[in-house]
Amino acid sequence: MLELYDLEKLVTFRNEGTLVAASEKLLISQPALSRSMRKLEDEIGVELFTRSKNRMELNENGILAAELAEKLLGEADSLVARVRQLDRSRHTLSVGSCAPEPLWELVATLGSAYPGMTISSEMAEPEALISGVQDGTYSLVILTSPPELNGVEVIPFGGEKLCFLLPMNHPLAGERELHLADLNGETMLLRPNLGFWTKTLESLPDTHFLVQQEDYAFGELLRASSLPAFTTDRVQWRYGATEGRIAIPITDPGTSVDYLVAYRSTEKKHLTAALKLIAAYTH
Amino acid sequence: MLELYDLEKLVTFRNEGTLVAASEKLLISQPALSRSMRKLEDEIGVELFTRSKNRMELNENGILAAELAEKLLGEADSLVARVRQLDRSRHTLSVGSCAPEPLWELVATLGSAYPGMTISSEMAEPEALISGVQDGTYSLVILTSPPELNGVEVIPFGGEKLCFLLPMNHPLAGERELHLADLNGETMLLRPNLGFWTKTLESLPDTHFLVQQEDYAFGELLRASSLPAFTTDRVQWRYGATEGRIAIPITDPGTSVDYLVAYRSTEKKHLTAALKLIAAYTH
DNA sequence: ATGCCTTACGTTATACGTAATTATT
DNA sequence: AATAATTACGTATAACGTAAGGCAT
Repeated sequence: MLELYDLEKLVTFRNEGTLVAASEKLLISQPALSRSMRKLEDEIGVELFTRSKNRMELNENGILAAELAEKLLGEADSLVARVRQLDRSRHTLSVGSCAPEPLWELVATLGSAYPGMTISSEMAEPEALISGVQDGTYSLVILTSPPELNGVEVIPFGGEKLCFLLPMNHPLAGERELHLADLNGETMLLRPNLGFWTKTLESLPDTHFLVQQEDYAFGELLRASSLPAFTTDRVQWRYGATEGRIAIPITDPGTSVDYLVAYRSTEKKHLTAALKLIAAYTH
Repeated sequence: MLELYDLEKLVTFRNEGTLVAASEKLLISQPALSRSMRKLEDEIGVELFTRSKNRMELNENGILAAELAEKLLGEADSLVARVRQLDRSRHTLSVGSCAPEPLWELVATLGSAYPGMTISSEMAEPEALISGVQDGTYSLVILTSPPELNGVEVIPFGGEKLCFLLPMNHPLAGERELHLADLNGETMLLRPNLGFWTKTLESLPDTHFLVQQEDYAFGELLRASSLPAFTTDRVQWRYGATEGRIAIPITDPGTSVDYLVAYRSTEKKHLTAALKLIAAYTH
């Protein structure tokens, strides 16, 4: 039977020009290569070389055969690559979110629901999330409003309320509720990757934001400085109260959201374990 | 390395459903097949099957792999087929002609000039011959007038003159020359595949033609009957005079032609041996 | 009880390497 | 002399078959 290895030898011979050179590339002896080439001719049933006593060259048949062989070898490689890629995608759950905290929770949930699966997660704009869940880029996306797409279902994933995170000695630290405008003009610490919250904060025109590029730096500054910052009820609930600081809810419209997890109906079956945990979370 | 044989085993397993059935098709033992499939998984680096204790099935990876494998095997077959086809065409000289006699001569000439070559010959209409020599369908074509094509050259290949082939006792058997009209109204024997001569004979409206589908039948009737027939000076010259008959030249316009052999200039080199013999023929 | 897959082990076949040979540059 | 391919022969690896075992329907 025709074998890919023999075809590779043929292509190598074409590229190197002599059996000696090709055999060195292939890490075999040149008698072995000589025999393989005869075997290949026998297999195809056609002469592929013109042989003189100390010279071997491809004839027209051989030139065509080597060319087609190279293509076939490429296709064999692509076969392997495609199957590997499918396998990886089968072991990967891709999730997207419009906000960081529910994404962390979802990733943690999925990690326990599907041990052995790779969870690929990212933050993105709502439009990208909606088209992504539809075209299969994401298996699950977290949104703040239902996408209303055919074949896409949603389940609730709790809410989140924006809070100021003030040092105890801040003048407003004693309030029970605040408005965004109450801290207008101050310099505030910002965690990176706030998702859609970024847009909410754009309504504070006179406020300076010290945006930290790393979570670690943000945490350090939170401890070391007395700059006001943001948090959410959900973060406080999940990770506990921040030492030396108090979280005060903000009452402006748009600072409270309800999250939804959306997924394609066709994938519902594969996602049952995750959906069960998400449903349990909201109860 | 990935091997086509292993891919074929995979496809066979998919088609048969069990290792036992597939191994029987492949004429190997099922332990051997079992090992090959493990080897294949190892090669691709991905699980291809779901295995229970006494059942083995393709998983999604395996389904994709089998599908791509089938395609690859088809392409491997086509590689072999294409190389074989090229080899055949390299050993085949294709010739076309507008008339039978010069074609017989050309085939005989080529057969001796290129021993080991397959001579593929056929009669065709002049238009088909001209386009055929241009597009490579034919290496050589026999025409009665130059095609005037770029990249196509011609050399003369002698002439041919139409004759009546009359039995000795025919009333006109003593004439030195005749016109087509002289035998109008009679029933005549016709050899099959006369090429362009057929058109010449269409100018005899009142004549019945007994067209023989086999050369043998024509020859028998020529001996056994006294029906007039056609021949040419070239046939008479080449195969000798017909026993019991006399060939009388026809003088009408269009009953004498000069032949040309046309070929692509790019193939001149490959055809030198043949062209030399053709040139020698006309001298 | 039958069908199907796996493991274990001994065997064979095929591809390989080394060494010697021939021919060409 | 150096380079390149082939032939001859012994070797080794890898695929194979047989036999036995386990698990399911």
